[in-house]
Amino acid sequence: MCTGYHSFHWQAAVACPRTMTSPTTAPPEASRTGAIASPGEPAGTPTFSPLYQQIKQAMLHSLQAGEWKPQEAIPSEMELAKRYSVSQGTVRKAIDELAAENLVVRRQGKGTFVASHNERHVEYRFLRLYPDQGTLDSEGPTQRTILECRRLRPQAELAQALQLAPGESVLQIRRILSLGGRPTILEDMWLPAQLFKGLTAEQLSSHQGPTYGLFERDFGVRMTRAEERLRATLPDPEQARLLQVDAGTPLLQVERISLTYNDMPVEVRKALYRTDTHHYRNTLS
Amino acid sequence: MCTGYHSFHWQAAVACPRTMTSPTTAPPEASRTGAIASPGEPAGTPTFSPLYQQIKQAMLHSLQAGEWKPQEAIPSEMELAKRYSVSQGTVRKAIDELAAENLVVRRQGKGTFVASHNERHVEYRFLRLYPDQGTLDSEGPTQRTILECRRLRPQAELAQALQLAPGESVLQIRRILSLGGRPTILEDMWLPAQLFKGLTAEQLSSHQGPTYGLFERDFGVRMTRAEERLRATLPDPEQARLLQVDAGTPLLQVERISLTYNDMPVEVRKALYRTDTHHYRNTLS
DNA sequence: CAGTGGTCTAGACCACACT
DNA sequence: GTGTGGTCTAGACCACTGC
Repeated sequence: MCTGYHSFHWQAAVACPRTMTSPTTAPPEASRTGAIASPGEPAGTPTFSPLYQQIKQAMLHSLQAGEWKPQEAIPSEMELAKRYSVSQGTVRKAIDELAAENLVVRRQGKGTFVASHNERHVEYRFLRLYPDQGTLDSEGPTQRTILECRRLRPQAELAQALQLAPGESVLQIRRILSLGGRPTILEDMWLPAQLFKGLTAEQLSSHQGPTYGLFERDFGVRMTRAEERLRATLPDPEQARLLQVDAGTPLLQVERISLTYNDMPVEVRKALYRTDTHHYRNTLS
Repeated sequence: MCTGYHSFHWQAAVACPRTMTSPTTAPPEASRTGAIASPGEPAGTPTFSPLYQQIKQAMLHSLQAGEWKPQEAIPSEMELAKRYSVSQGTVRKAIDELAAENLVVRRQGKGTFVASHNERHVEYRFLRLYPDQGTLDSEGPTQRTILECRRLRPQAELAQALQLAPGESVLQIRRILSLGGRPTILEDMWLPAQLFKGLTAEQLSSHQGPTYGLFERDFGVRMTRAEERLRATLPDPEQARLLQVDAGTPLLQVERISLTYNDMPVEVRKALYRTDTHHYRNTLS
């Protein structure tokens, strides 16, 4: 029996191609044979993974391909179990991991939904700056001022960070965020122009809510993770002017690379935070 | 039968007291980001939680009480299942959560072990400072210089942060960490004197490995989590002298509160990081 | 009411580590 | 070989949601 348990580890992906998402999409991974134990294995030692990991990969593919869209419900556990010909428990374990990575959200009695930046309670998931007193909400809405939005050729370092093909151009956006009526964040963002065709300063200005929500809704690019590097620094004259601080005011410099599904980099950000009224919060565990 | 499944949710904690370790501590658990919320221990309204959560709490208690010590193996899943009169799967789910919180570590074929700061691969789990070039290891051993170690009465703010009883005193330790031969971190630590009786500058100086490893081994205090607040700042003259930087050099100020089991605060730290050769790294997800 | 995710159990077999 | 955690299945019942 194809769906039997016995060969799940060694043969399942081969002997039991499953239905997977659709004929249009290639099998997600590990569609190779060969034993991890076999000593003579040449290059390309295939990755044998547990069934639930394979299911997870298949689901990641559906998310990435846009088959399931942000804020929508994905098929129920039962349906997925049927689709992939595994037990509900195996699907559950795959979903557990996706939920742990904040890619989907479970809601008891309702279903499992694709996570989105356009949701109240995660609106500031990627912003770690908090006011020293009160809460972000109590400061009133964040005010955004777009200073610049243009297309240009990236420097080599930037092109590498974004893993661009030679010749690809980027969009650079410079803006100021005002919290509590005071200019607090000055940031430059660089985006692959191909992915964000047609993005305008106007669009950025008029948009309400998190910028990543706009990217997700209008360009189908969903940020799933980001890496930040922090430093203390001093502003140059222009930065000081824009943030309305003295040239001697130390600022927090935050460099960020944002990633989408499969850890593909899709944004580089370099920001200056004023930390005289706010602080950057982090949890270690 | 006490172990029956049927009433697990509504009655288990009451009708099925199990052995549990003791009812002394109301399970604060990983409470939702929500507010202070009612502690649910008004004698008439016990907190009903899933069985595996109760098992988890019982295990937390064993960890906290020192029944299972760092780096030691805890009883096998089967043994725990017998002890608590539940199925192995339920124990597994409890352990899964403890492992996700880095409180225990599973090792296939060997057992499940109490996490420890005295292990190579997690040696710098709470230090997010990385050299701009190379790795921490390539910089050679971290050099520690203890500048101060004394007992004093805490200021009100500090006493509150550490949740000290009136009159309790604290130990203050000031030290410099040198990375790559250059003084890079200047930090003050405050510890409840009662918990760290007998801690000496000598002991801190001679200790090899992470400080939290010393606390864990010699004082039975294991840090499980920490909250940090970051700012850019300028050093005062003494700080500048100690770090061998100009008075105008911006530094990263890192305030930390470290917590042990049950989120009890046991350390306050205030540090200055040089970020001209290093940076603070963080992952958002 | 039916459907969803949440919890619990029981039993099977696999991969790994020690002895 | 024995014991450990790791994976998978099957089936049960509970709790929440919305019709």
